[in-house]
Amino acid sequence: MDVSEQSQALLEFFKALADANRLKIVGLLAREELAVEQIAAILDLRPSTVSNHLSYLTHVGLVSARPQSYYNVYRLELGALHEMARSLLSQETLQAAAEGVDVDAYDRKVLKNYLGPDGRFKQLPMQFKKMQAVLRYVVNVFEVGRQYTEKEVNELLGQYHEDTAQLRRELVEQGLMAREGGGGKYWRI
Amino acid sequence: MDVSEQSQALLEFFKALADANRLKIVGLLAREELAVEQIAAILDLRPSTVSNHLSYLTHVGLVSARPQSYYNVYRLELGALHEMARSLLSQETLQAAAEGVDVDAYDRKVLKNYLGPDGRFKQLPMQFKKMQAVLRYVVNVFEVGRQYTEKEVNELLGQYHEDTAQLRRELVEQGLMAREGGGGKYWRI
DNA sequence: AAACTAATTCGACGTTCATCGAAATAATTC
DNA sequence: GAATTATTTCGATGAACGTCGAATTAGTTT
Repeated sequence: MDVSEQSQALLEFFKALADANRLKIVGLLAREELAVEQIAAILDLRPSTVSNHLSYLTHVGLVSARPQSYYNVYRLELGALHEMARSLLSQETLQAAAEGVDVDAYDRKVLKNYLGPDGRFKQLPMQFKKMQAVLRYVVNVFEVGRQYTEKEVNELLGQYHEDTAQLRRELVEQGLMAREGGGGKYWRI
Repeated sequence: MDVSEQSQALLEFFKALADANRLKIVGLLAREELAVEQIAAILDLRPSTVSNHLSYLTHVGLVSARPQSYYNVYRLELGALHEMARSLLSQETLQAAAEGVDVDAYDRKVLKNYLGPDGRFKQLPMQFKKMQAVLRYVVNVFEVGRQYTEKEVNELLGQYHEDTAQLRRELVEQGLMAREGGGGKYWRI
């Protein structure tokens, strides 16, 4: 299944259970199979309303219908429910919900405010989260897998702001770059 | 927690995740902590909208806020999420959603149609599900833990309908009563 | 064949709710 | 202290959705 399809299925699953009466229907079907008419009587709803709810739940795959004589008997699909619950326990499922969104939108907004037309920062932001956006931007001047002397680092950072020392220090603090213990060698993570 | 409170909490949990943008927020927070402004930029929403969503998610216990400098950083409460997912795997949780509903409403509706003013059935229903309602009603003339001869069974069932043989046979078929292998002893389950 | 029962579909109504802008609150920076 | 930044609250608006009644379809009983 595609990632966008997966997040779409997750959303529709929650929407299917986000109504009081639909949730009651699922609870009733967890006890025994029931026909539309029976559910309507129990919940004091019109059959057409219950039919709509069951149609929704069927579309999501939570219930299924079995024709018996001239009416339909609905049953709960426990497998689909458990599979959904289990996928909620995995980290990737939730992150997939945020797939396709523009995660760099905030960084761009910050850079637009602080970056001058000459490509230099007028001043470095005070706020932690904004400074992070700046650092994620300037770290791109360094290639991965290559070592730099402190002098080289300062020269490259100098095109962005005069306070190269602060930039260098925070890059290391944020874990975007690393420094060899005693010597002056830097490299990008 | 009370049963009705539990089903209420379950419903609000689903409603909290039944919105596309709220689901995306949860997905984003599954990757890293974020402030309101950042989420608003990423999802292209106004900060007030995001604040409302986060207020909802906080109320349900899915996220929590940590004040930093003069803004709030929100983080996902993985524990609450996993606890909810795990409870979905248990049978009792869903049945609790249908607690407090009138499960006998359909049976009463059927009995009202078939039961005469003298307490006897004018005729026995053809439909399976309606016959079940009748059987669940007539089985109450028998005490649990006591044995009856076939003659006693027929006399007790006779007050409801003349066709005691059918009633007796279906009571056993539906598992509401049991019969000793060779002899003529019956008892209620 | 006619009457009956169950379920679904469709259109309409009313409520809920997501979204926004404006105002208010609070904390920080210059 | 004044201006800035981030967040929250509140009222309004528009869209989404649950509910119902009427009409339709399908299957059953007599």
